[in-house]
Amino acid sequence: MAAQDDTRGDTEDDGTGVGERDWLAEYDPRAYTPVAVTVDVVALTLRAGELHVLLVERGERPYRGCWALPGGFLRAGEEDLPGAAVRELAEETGLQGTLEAAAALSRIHLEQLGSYGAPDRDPRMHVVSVAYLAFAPDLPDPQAGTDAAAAAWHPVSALDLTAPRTAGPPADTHGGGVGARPGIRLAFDHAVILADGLDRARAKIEYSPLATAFLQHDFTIPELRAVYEAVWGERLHAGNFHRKVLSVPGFVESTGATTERGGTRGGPRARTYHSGDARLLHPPLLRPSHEDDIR
Amino acid sequence: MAAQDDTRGDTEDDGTGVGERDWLAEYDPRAYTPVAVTVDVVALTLRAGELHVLLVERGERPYRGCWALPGGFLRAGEEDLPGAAVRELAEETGLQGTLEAAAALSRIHLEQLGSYGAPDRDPRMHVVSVAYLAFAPDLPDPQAGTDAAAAAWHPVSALDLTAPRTAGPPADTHGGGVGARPGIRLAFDHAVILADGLDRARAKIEYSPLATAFLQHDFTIPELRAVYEAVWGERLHAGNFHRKVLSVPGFVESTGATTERGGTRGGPRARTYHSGDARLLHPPLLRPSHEDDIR
DNA sequence: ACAATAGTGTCTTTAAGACATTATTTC
DNA sequence: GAAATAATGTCTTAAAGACACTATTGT
Repeated sequence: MAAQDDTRGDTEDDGTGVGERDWLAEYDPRAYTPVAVTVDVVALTLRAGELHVLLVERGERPYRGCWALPGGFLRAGEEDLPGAAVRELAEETGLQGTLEAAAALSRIHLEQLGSYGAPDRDPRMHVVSVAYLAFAPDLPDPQAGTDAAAAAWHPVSALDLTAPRTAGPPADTHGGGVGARPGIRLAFDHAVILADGLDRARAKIEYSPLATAFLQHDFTIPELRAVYEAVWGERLHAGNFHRKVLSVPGFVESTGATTERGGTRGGPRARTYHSGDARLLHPPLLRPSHEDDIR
Repeated sequence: MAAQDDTRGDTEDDGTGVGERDWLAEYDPRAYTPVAVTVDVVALTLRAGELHVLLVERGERPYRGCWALPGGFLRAGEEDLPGAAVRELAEETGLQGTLEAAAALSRIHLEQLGSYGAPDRDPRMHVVSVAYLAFAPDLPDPQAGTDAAAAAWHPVSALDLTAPRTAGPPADTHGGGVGARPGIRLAFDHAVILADGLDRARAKIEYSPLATAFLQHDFTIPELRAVYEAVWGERLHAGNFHRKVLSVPGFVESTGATTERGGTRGGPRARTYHSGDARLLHPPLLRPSHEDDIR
């Protein structure tokens, strides 16, 4: 009924007839089967024109040696959900303390992705994980000094995102190993979470200007196009893309300047822009349809 | 890092140097400050052409006498999140047991809305609530026999959705009461959750055929238009709407039949349709823009 | 008869996409 | 000079929205 209902984990409404008034005083949360709450982050960035995701290597069982999404316990009573997400992100990327770290973090877009709570998704106990999605500009390599065994940006193309769905941890499958697997397997149901995050990201940049969150403060239209091409995994028509971006009010604003040099393989210098004040793109930048995935 | 990280609620990485290996064996979940997990449901339906939401009246403090979203504890180890949502919905609507109840429940669309976890959103303890959004056809009035003090469908227009944001429960504000308030206030942060649910619903019916989930199996185009008008809160052009719906592949399929009678105020009998097999609408049914909410 | 409504036709405007073209830069 | 690329122009097609119109029903 409410954030916390009168109905408790055990069914006390069938006959016991307990007068529930003032049970607040005698309420002892430790008397019930506990559920743990964690916050995991799907942090995406662009490196060398390819989409990367931040992963950490597990040092403990289960899934020891497997790569997993950065995340951790919600600190009860101390922080809210987005607060926990930025904390985990800062810890795992090593972006802590320094001024430039704060500046880099401030440019990161963060939004809630969804929650995952199947009873057997973690073999130890029932864990509900609230997943967040982050769009980051190209960051330095994570400093592994803080927490996990190792943290690194991985190209999403190198990961196996076929959902194992068959919950429960397979024995100790080490990082690479066995046969000629299509890619790295992630721990727990993190492949599902990451796939959902990618879906969200692909849809999000259609209607929002958040593709610019992958870039530095000033950028060119071709750089912006590279973001769309990397996230959507498709080549886009340069001319049409250029005109379309400029036609959306508030998407980008010209700086009046151009880049210092042309492209590495020739071509004129591009004008630079920065993100405008639009929160939604009207009209949106729709993905190429392909007429296949209609349903 | 994972569904459950090596980092625990307390910070043990600063100096203690505890070897974390095999702490699984000695792991005692009850040793940490607990977080409760509840599942709340924003259940929407159409009654007499107006959008309604299912609410229950709280019988206990805090917010005793206030209306709240139906919901309750996640049963640890027993159910997943959508399972808890349908259970709460069935309990609170009284749609339990009977065959027709199961049939009615099967027609309900359910999707995850988001999670809410501010530390002070419930004064008793830190509660993370996973909210679900449900689209239901017109259901009978809830049977209050089961759980809460009372459950009823409320027109959303009768509710005060101005987010109090100032978390924490105001003293015992009874149901209506004090001055000439714009509408009923909801318990906890449920006004925020409901507002998010309405936003999601308004956006969802643009791109998905889920507006049909508000109707019986067979429906007419004008009935479908009434759904859009109620959810969007706007009158739509009957002629254009009709043609647009029929032009979207897989949205609706003709039954070949018509209604028995014309409209209550005259007009020809309408043809009947049922939902098609499209999962996404191409092209979508976009809301009227109004050029105001561009950003 | 009259009012209301289902359903269709037509026209204008907007935008998407294919394609062509010019100018500028690197190698 | 050759190749690549930024940026702009033009044309075709699809779709949204405004409006008009016919046909059918209830009061």
